[in-house]
Parts: sequence; structure tokens; C-alpha cells
Amino acid sequence: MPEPKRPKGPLTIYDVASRAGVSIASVSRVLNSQGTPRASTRERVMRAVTELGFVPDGAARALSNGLKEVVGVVFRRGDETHFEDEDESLLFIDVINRGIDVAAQRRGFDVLMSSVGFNDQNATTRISGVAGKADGIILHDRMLPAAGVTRLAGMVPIVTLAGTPVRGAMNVRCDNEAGMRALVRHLLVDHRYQSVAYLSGRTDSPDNRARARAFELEAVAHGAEVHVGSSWQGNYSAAGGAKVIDGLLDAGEKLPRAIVCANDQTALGAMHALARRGIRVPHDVAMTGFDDVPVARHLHPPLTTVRQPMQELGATAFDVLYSKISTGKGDADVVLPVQLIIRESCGCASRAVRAAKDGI
Amino acid sequence: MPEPKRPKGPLTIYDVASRAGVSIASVSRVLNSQGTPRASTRERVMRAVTELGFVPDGAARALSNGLKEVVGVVFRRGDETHFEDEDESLLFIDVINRGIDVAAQRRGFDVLMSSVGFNDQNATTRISGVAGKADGIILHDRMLPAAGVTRLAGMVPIVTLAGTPVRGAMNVRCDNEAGMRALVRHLLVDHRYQSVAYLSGRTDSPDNRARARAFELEAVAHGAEVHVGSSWQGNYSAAGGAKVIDGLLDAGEKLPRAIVCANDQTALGAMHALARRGIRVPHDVAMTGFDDVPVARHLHPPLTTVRQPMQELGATAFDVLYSKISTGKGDADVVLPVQLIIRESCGCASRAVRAAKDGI
DNA sequence: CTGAAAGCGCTTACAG
DNA sequence: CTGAAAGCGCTTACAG
Repeated sequence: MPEPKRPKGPLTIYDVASRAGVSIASVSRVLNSQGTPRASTRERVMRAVTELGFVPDGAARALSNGLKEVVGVVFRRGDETHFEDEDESLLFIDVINRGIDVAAQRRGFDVLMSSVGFNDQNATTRISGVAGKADGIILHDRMLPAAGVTRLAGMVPIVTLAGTPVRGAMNVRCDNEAGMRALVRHLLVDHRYQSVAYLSGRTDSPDNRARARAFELEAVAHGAEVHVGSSWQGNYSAAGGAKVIDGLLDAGEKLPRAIVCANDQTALGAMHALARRGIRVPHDVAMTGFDDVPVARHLHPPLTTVRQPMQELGATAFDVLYSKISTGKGDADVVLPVQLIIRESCGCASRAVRAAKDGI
Repeated sequence: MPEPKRPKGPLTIYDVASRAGVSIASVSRVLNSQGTPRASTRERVMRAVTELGFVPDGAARALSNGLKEVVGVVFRRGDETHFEDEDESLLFIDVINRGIDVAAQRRGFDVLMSSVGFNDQNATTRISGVAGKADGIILHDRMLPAAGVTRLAGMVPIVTLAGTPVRGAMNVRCDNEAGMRALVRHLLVDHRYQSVAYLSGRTDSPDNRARARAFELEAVAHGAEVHVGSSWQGNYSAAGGAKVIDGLLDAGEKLPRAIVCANDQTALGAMHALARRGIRVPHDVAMTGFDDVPVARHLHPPLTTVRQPMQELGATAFDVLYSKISTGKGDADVVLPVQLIIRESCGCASRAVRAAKDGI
């Protein structure tokens, strides 16, 4: 018999113990570096583990320890029909998830991912399933109504991403308000534009609501002519942005001097629509985005926008959750700083031009 | 006291049972639709569950059932320094993972993702960790040497992706050979090109080896002049493809009539390098890719390539694994068909031109 | 139809 | 330093 004979079923700690000639307690101790086992004990255990190829059962460890070392992450996967658009929003989610993953690994946690279909009514069921398999969960934007989050938070620690803080749950988000204020000030004060519009994202998005509100407050404070409302209603997608511009122009509306888009995707679509009509950005109308996705710098003209630290957003979400899991307390609402990225779509000169002007 | 008083620690099935006035066995039965509980029993249990917000502990269920309903997926995450390149390869992996996710959800499984840093020597440790928390694992390309896979396969069912079948593990891959043969025949027979090169991918990639081998066999069989070897050594990246072309041209080499690239990324880089030198594709040299990533159709000229069914690859990997987990047997090596996508970089006329010629 | 009890594979006080 | 035993929260024969 070439192969060492194996007990039926999968190996357990008992198999290792009997092969090493020690108790299961000793096996457990050397595997977890608890106590100070005699060198010979450690050695015999390790040999048995290696020879058998033993891998301890995570469920049993979790049950015994009260710790699964798993964090659940739930997000919506895009509607398959809009493949191009999906790419971008996926990128967004993926970068955040990457941040979660990296932070989780530092603590020995693994990430249980669960995407929910866009039209899947069963989100609650799926989330409960994940909750049972994890020590805590991170919910991306718009996964569950506030009441659902609060209820679930009674069973499992929850961090929501980019949401409004909800009772019982923790929340991590970017400072939309500060970013938007800086952007509006740049357009109204530095560029002295007199009229400005907000091309909105999805109305059910807390990020969008925060941006819209900050936009209006700041623009009004500076005495600008403000364009908002249903004719400026986009949906975070490039197609949505283009549609708004087309609709306005078809209706013979006069465009404001500057258009602040809810996100980069929207700006991208809006700029395309403008280009098709021969309207120049930023000469005829200035345009800005939000997010700073990778393509933003490659648009024509390069897009002025607000950068969110997306990977850090994910990492912070995990860290907050981990703190809650391990110590019982965690920050209820952490806000990450954003950064205004000035490129050319706002009307600023290109770096080359500026350098030349400065005589460099 | 507005909140119903809660036992310390998290809720257990005992809390539900006592609130409903039944045994834990009954609670378990209604939660799992086992047996035929009396309507009143079911009702009282359900009410207690809802009122308490109870979520059963996955670890305890797993330990009792012998089934975690978790599939582990391990892949390498790109080196952070090559951000642009990373995007593309990530897309590739993400699409496969999406396929795994979708197939897993159909069976009530969730996906435990674990990425391993590019230079992380500790892959084995991480994989073991995941193995303990899952019922089976799916390993992306080049995660573990064959011996490691075989050893781990003793503990957990394993499916490798795009690898060479390894003893003990199952494997799912695309039919590189058929795809490459069709591609080479198209270039040598349909276009009657006389000389052709293979711009290689990473040498440690089984996919690349299979493609290289099929390329050479088929090209030689058709009597073409074949260019391969160290001066044609790329690495799957656009930068790698460009570097090979630049190196060849700088050395004064004459390019063959057609260049078959190991993947689309490589073709993209090679086409850029050619364009910089004023060499026209396909007029001066024909070019093909492999994979059919989303951008392939948007290149100039649109890229002729071989499409791999990536999402299906992931879904199949899960299905094979699931079959092994539930029935104990699974296919050792499943090969998915690929499809030759003829666009213009091979020298074929654009659809519009062809339509015109055909008098349509 | 329902409950008492055993058992899943670990970890960890508790003795020795 | 080490082992026997209890306990983690479920599921499921086994009786009733």
C-alpha cells in the first residue's frame, strides 16, 4: 500500500493526534501556537500534520472560538444588458472590494462575496445567508432599506458604505460635501462663472443626495444662477448624462456656463452629447465629474473632478468592522477626505500651457 | 422597555425555541422545511424568528451538516505598480469569478474570495486557510505547483482553471488548441500568408504553452515560414508586446507577414509599437489576438481573435466542483469550445466593405 | 407531529 | 507540559 491508509471521511484532529501519539489538545496547541509544548511534541505533531496533509475544519474552529474570520460583502451586480456601463461601475465596486480584501488579510480574515442581481427581490434572504456565515458584513450602497439594516444589525455587526448612517450600523463614506463645495467654489470663484447646473445621479443614492444638497447650498451662497430639477435628472450612467443634454438641447434650452455632474460616467456621456452638437468643453460650457475613475484623465479635455479614496474606503470599512467585532465598539460614521483634481474640463489651462505662461 | 429584552451573547436556536414554546428540533425543522410540522407550530416559530431577527449560525450548521455551502476561489492580484495592465487582467479574472458566483448562487453557495499578492510567497498558507473554510476550492492559473495541488486535493475537492490536469484535482479550460488551429488556418489558408510568428505569453502559463504548441504544429503543417523563440517572448502584457516589436525592429529584423499574439493585450501593445513606426496593420503585417476582451472590437483595425467563454468557464468550474462535492465524482478535465472572431486586423475587409462587394 | 439526546470537529479552562 | 472533558450552535436519527 503506497499511500498511507486514510480513515474514511475527511481527516480530523483525532487522526493527527493518534498518528503523533498525543492528545487532540496538544495537536490544537501546536497548530495554534498556544502554550509552550515540548519540542519533541511539536515536532511529532508537525510531522503528522504534514504527512497527512491535514487542514483544520474552519466551521469547527469557528464554532468553538466564536470567530469565523470571515467578513461578508454584499453588492449589486449590474444589469447584464448594459455591459459597457457595467464595466465602469464594477470597477468602482471592485476597487473598494480590493481594499476590503487587503485589510482583511492583515487580520487573517477572508472575504465572502455575494452579489445580488439588479432586479433580485430576494436581497434580504441573500444577505441573511451571508450574515450567518460571517462575523460581520459590509453592505454596498443601496442594498437594504434603513429598517432592514437596523434589524440585521441586531444579529451581526454591519458597516454600510457610502450610505446614510443608520441606527445600529456603522457607516463609512467620503466627504461628498467638502468635495462638492471645493468644486463649486473653483467654478464660481476662480472661474467666475455665473450660472451652473447639477446633472444628478440616481435619486435613491445617498451620495447623490449629499452632492446635490451641497451643490445647491454652495452655489446659492455665491449668488450663481442655479439649474437643477427634473430636466437635469441623470442616473450615474454615461447614457443618462447624454440623454439629459440631448433633451435640454432638443427643447431649445440654453445651457448654463458650467455643468457639475454627479459622477465621472455622467460627465463622460454629457461631453459626448455636447461634442456631437459641436459645443466645446470648456470653451462653451465647463464640465466636471466626481470619483476620478481611471479614464477621467484621458478624456478630451481631461476631466476636472473630485477623487475619492476608493481602496481606502474599503480598507476603512473593514477596519471599523474589525474593531467592532473584536472590541465591541466601532465608529458609527467615519468620513474620509476627498481631493479636488483640477484638469482642463473646468476651463483651467493644461499643465503645459500653465507652465509656459509661468515662464518655466 | 421598548426593545424586547435580549439574552446576552448572540441569539441561538434555543432563544427562538423558548420564545415559541417548542423544542429546538422543531425550530430547526421549520427553518429547514424538514418533516411536516403542524401549522400552528410553524407559525409560532416563524413569529419568534421574525421578532427576534434570528439568523442561524453558519458554522454550527456546517459542522452538523458536513456542508459549509461555501466555495473558495484563490487568484493572484496584480502588482500594484502596473495599474493600467492590471485593469485588463483583473477584468479577465473578474469575469470568470462572476461566472463562479452566478453558478454558486443557484446552489445556495457563497463565494469566499482570496487574492494572493503577486510576490507573496505564502500562497500555500493562504490557500490552506481558505480550504478549511470551504467545501471545495477553485484555483486560478499558476497558484500552486502540481505537487501542492495534488496534496491539497487529498483534503478538499479542487478545480484548477486553465491549467494542466493534475492528479487528484479536476480542471476546466478552454480549447486553446482548436482555437489556435482555426486562427492559423485562417491566416495561412484563407489569406495565403507565407510567414507567421507567435508572440508568446508567459512561459509558465499552461494556456500559453498550449497555444504555442498548437501554433507551431499547425503552421509547420501548412508549410509556412515560422518565427518563434526568445526574440518573440512577451509576457501577456501590452508593454511586453510593444517591447518585442521594438526589439525586433531595432535589431533590423524583417517582420513576418502575420503575427499571432498570445492574447489580446499583447496584440494591443504590438499594434501600438507598429503604428509608432508607421507600419500598417493589416496591410504590412496582419495581427491577431486571443481572448476577445471588450476593447478588442474597438481597436484600429478591429482585432481578429479567439473568444473564450470566460463567464461560462467560471460557471463550469463551479458546477464540476459542486458535482464532486455532492456526488463524490466529477469530470477530471473539461474543455470548453472557443470561437474564432474574424474582424479586420487579419486582413479581412470590414463588414461594410464586404457587404458592398457582395452587392448587398 | 414532536422532543431528548447524540454528534459534527474543534478550543480551552481545569486538573494533574 | 499534557490529557480528559465540556461546550460552541446546529441537525437528525430515534423514541414516543
